Amino acid sequence: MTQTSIQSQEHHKRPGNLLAQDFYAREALVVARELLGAFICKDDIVLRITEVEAYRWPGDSASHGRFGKTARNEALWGPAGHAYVYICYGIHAMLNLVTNEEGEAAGVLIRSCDVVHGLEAVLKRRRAQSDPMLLAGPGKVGQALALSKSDSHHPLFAPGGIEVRRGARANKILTGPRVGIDYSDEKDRLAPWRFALADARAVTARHALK
DNA sequence: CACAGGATCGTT
DNA sequence: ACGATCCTGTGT
Repeated sequence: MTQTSIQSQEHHKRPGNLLAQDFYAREALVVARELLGAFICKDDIVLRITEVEAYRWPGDSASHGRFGKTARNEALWGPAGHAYVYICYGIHAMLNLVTNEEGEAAGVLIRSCDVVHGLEAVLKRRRAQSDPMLLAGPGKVGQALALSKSDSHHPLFAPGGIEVRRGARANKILTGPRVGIDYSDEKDRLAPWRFALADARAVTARHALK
């Protein structure tokens, strides 16, 4: 076997273990906090989750579930532990991890990540220089992973494709209101449902967190 | 079938 | 502060 073929078969060890489906089958607020520090893996790319938001229907006028089940948001109503990817402003692919029980439209939006592995591929897709804020923002995370809405329904607890793996427990967590939901009721606009790792660089609108 | 607007981002 | 860019959900 040649040197190049050996290298091409070499896979880096992926961190942690796959998070099981029942990890996701709990309240979005609980799952959101515990997802901080976890790893998202796809192909050769490994990202560490640094910022998330919880959305939950019923009871949350900011949630995509607010209009009921539609073709677009169907995955959000399905069983926990699957992906819900939607296109925002016609451009950005936003990754959510479905939580709660089937029949509730709840999930966690992945807002920011650090790149743990596969920086070259991420830089190419982002067309950017290396930067601690490289993946600060949900559209950037979607771009790094080359997501599209056809990734909706993908099981994140099963090996292959996009996987989510357990990370270190969060040291300190910052909390604050969610971003970009001016259309929602005041109670939901102000609800502290955004979470970030206090010691992470890649976090959006940090001033609004504490 | 028209229309308003969006869980954003990069530039000005 | 604004335009990109397109699809969704709503109203007629």
